[in-house]
Amino acid sequence: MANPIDRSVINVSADCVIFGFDEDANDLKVLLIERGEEPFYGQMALPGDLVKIDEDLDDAAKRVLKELAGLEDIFLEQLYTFGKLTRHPLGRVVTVSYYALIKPSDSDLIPASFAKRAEWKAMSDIKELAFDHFEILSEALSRLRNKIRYQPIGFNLLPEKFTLTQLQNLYEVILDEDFDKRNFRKKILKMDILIETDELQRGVPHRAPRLYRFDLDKYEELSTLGFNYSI
Amino acid sequence: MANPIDRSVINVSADCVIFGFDEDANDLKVLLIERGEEPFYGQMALPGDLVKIDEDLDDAAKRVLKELAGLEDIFLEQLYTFGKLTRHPLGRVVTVSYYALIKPSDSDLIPASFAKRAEWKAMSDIKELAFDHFEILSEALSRLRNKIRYQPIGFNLLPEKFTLTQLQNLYEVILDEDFDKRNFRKKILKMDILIETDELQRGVPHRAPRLYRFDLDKYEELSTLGFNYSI
DNA sequence: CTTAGTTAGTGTTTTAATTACACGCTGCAA
DNA sequence: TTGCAGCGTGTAATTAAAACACTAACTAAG
Repeated sequence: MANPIDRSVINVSADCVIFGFDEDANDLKVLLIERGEEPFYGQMALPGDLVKIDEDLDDAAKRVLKELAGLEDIFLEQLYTFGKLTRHPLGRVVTVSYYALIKPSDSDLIPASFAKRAEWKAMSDIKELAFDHFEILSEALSRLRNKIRYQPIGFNLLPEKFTLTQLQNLYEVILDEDFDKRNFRKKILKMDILIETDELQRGVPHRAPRLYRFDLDKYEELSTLGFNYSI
Repeated sequence: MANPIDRSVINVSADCVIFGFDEDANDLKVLLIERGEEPFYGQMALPGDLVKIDEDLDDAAKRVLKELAGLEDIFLEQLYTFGKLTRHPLGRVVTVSYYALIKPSDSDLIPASFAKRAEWKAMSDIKELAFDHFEILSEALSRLRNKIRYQPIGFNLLPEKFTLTQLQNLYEVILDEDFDKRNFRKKILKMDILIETDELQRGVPHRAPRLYRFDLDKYEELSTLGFNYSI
């Protein structure tokens, strides 16, 4: 892929931090690409692309997600815009960064694209990235940690039906903090934004836990009445 | 001023929402300019300018503040990047928005510049602005309201020495919510981040209240120990 | 000099929210 | 049938938040 950066103007790109929660390994993962061109050939980087002149910023980010992982209609939010003069060796590139939260079940489908290959990496294993992408990633994690406490965005990282233990694990991994099981369940159930299904998780070698669903309509209704989500 | 927008590329600008607290009127104000050129000639707008190719984003925002109001070394934070295709009639302009908090005492000095004139407007009086600037302003207010509860940024809107009543008024105006005087004072003083000076406010026709200063060093020290500011 | 007016400054009680804490139950597998 | 692993549940203690009213200090007006 030829690099269409124009040295005479400010180029605008959209980079995406795509978070996924690995329930088996119980850790937070990020979808990275291995760069197939200079600069930083062979290094890991955040997926991203230049924004087209007739393309909305959000659409550019959505396009990156779709091309990389066939993902549509997922949680995607603008994060921050990075514009240091020296952040790209080939010219002036201002990048509008986004972060996305996806359910493992929806991904898996990662056709190659503008990258040599894509790979899920555990947050804790990432030490460096191309460009200033490590800084972007840090900022995204920071935003995620803050936001997950006050908005019910964590459900975007879980399958539609999940157990309360899965939910608690998610919070514990992201916030790097332990919660008391009884207090956690009491708190989340008292909010009245979870629907208790009549299904149990299958295939576990012990007592099967009950599955719940997040009730978005109920949450929005309560929000208008002044309810504030808080873990 | 000629408009240097290039229709063939994405232009990048920096727009600033400059907040100031008017203690006499007890309301929150924003520094706006009246546009001296098309489009939106004569309408009120946020101060802003195109980012130069060899200029950091933050520096562009600082330049706008300096040129408009002679302001330096003030609280300035990136807000959000707006990039709708149709947001500027003369071409594609992506704007990186910032918000600033200034002390009334530091401003006053508003030499004209890229605007016909600049004016402090009460938030409640602003109904529309040029471009999508009203949307940007709304986003800035929303950010300010959220952030002021959890970070001690409100002090940037007050003079160096202030009374507890001034501080409470500031919070009440911004959050549009009343606080109990005793509880408010108890809470803020218990945090131990205010220095009680031995000065009293002068020129008031009643009992003179005591002046306090915000202790930034103490706050940062407590922060590293896990303290979280919260009003 | 007295009085009226205005804001400053201060504690306690009640209520609600958070924390700490332990054991029997269920279902599978050996 | 027994062992194992994770599920699911309640109460008491502590801490934080909310509600609430009067006296003190100073100025200005008469």
